[in-house]
Amino acid sequence: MTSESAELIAELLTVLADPIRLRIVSMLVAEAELCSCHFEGPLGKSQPTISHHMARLSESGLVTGEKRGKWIYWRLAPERLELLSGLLASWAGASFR
Amino acid sequence: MTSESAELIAELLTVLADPIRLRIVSMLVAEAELCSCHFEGPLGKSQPTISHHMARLSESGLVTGEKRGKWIYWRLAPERLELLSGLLASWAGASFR
DNA sequence: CTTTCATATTGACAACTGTCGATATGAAAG
DNA sequence: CTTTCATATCGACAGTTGTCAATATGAAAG
Repeated sequence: MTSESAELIAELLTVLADPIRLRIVSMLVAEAELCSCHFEGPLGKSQPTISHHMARLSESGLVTGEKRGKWIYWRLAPERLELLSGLLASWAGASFR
Repeated sequence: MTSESAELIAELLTVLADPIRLRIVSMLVAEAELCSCHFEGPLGKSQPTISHHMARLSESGLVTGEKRGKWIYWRLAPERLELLSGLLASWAGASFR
């Protein structure tokens, strides 16, 4: 694994490696479409904190947001998750060969 | 996803979310057994730094070390990688349903 | 235009992290 | 016992991160 691809994967894993962001992603797996205001209460975090987490998830390509009316509706973007799960699966599988 | 399991997964992802540790794991995927001294040169990091990374990987259960003679031989422990890749795969797959 | 309200930005702070030089540990080898 | 050498620990430092209160932005609604 090259230094460059390690930096890329590490960046992606870093974004995912936060309890609040994990729970946001898992809520989007279950609900498919949610606006920012749906996260504040259940996760017990302030509005700026949720905004910060959504920005990080969005910049890394893990979620996409669409503004409709006053709200931003968030959806999961599965490509990066597939990239990660594929890499980890191949690593886990390699140790059986 | 509960707060507790989010903390657990986040901890595991945090350990993996470092370029040097990712490259260590990928070297162990390819070589199956390596001692600490094999990492310092190729990764360009000092001995204390490698020792620190190996401790973190070992504490999280991603690798196991066995001392033979003067050296510690490191191996991949695939269970945690399987846990992560399974979770991410199910999340990525859920958005197709 | 003014008000309302969802979201973004700023500023600040405590906590954590990766790194290395210096040093300690501990076991094999002489 | 002494030396050698792989690994661990310590101490310190710079950089990053999650968090929130305060404030700004900007668009919809009245």
